[in-house]
Amino acid sequence: MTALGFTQHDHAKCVRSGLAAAEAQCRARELRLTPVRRRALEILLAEHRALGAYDLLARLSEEGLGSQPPVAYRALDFLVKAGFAHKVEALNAYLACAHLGDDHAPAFLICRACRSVAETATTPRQGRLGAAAEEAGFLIERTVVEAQGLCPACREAAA
Amino acid sequence: MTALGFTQHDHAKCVRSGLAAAEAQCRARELRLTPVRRRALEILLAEHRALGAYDLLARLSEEGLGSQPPVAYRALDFLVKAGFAHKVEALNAYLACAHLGDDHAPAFLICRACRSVAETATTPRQGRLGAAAEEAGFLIERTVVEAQGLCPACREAAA
DNA sequence: ACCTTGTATGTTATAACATATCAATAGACA
DNA sequence: TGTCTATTGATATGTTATAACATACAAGGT
Repeated sequence: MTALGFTQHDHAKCVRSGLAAAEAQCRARELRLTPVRRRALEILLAEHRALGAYDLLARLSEEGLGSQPPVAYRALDFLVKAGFAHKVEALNAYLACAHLGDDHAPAFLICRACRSVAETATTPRQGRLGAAAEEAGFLIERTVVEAQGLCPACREAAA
Repeated sequence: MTALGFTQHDHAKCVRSGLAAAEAQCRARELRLTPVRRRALEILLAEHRALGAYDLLARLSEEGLGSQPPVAYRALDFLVKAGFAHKVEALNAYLACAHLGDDHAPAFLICRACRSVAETATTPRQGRLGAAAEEAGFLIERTVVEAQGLCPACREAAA
């Protein structure tokens, strides 16, 4: 058990179902979940924290799955493009998608103390950002919405 | 005239008033707008685009104001902490604040074609992100809100 | 079997972004 | 003046990301 959205849960299931969903998607969309990509996704799914590309690379290389930066970056590119992982811009790090399957605009709650990250969804075209874009005549293609602060556990610990 | 919020405006005034506001703030808050910091702000104010730290450094060093990375990063740290500039996380680049003076949570509209960036404001504690944080018991300290897409001019050019 | 094509990997090098550390200097002020 | 602190200068290094080129390998046509 570790934190997901900062709550306790059956984490092994989390990994299993994430992988299963990715496999189903790949079959449906004719994408190839090669060994490196599959293992990279597993590694990301194993934590509700964002991993840097070089952290991922270190783990992959322990298992003989490539040792040079492009190996990690290509796997991450694939996962991000396929929607199986997200990049957390404020950390320059990567996170397995928690809502694998649905098309969504992700948003993140990033704890500065324990570094855990929870994923939630936004509706960027509504709200103030959407209004500002509308007014300016700006066409939104992608949004980055990230909040940094303290998760419930660390908040309590700090008090 | 260049784009601000993607609209035409008197840009020289933009730089002048930005600098004047920063000077006033520094007097009021006992901050030191040293030559490097002042010039860095001028350089950022001169564009409605985000500049990388090394772009800034190149311009500073042309003028004999330091040639090593720490010079640029220190100046940027100061400007960001003072609220005179913002970091655009999705670009790892920096932008002069367009609302110098008021305390605000910035949001950015980033054109992927011409690379211009418009600043607007959000109310992060309201809206869906705020609601999600509330529900999770997460304490928001800082937000990153950035939209990537096409500005009005590039949108038209693409059509 | 042979080739072609497309996708994925391997490998080397380097670009781009950021910080640690420590010595030197400038300003504020008793 | 001396002392304290903030700032600057300089060197080195750490971290994140991509360019460029070569190779492997599977699928399909001849």
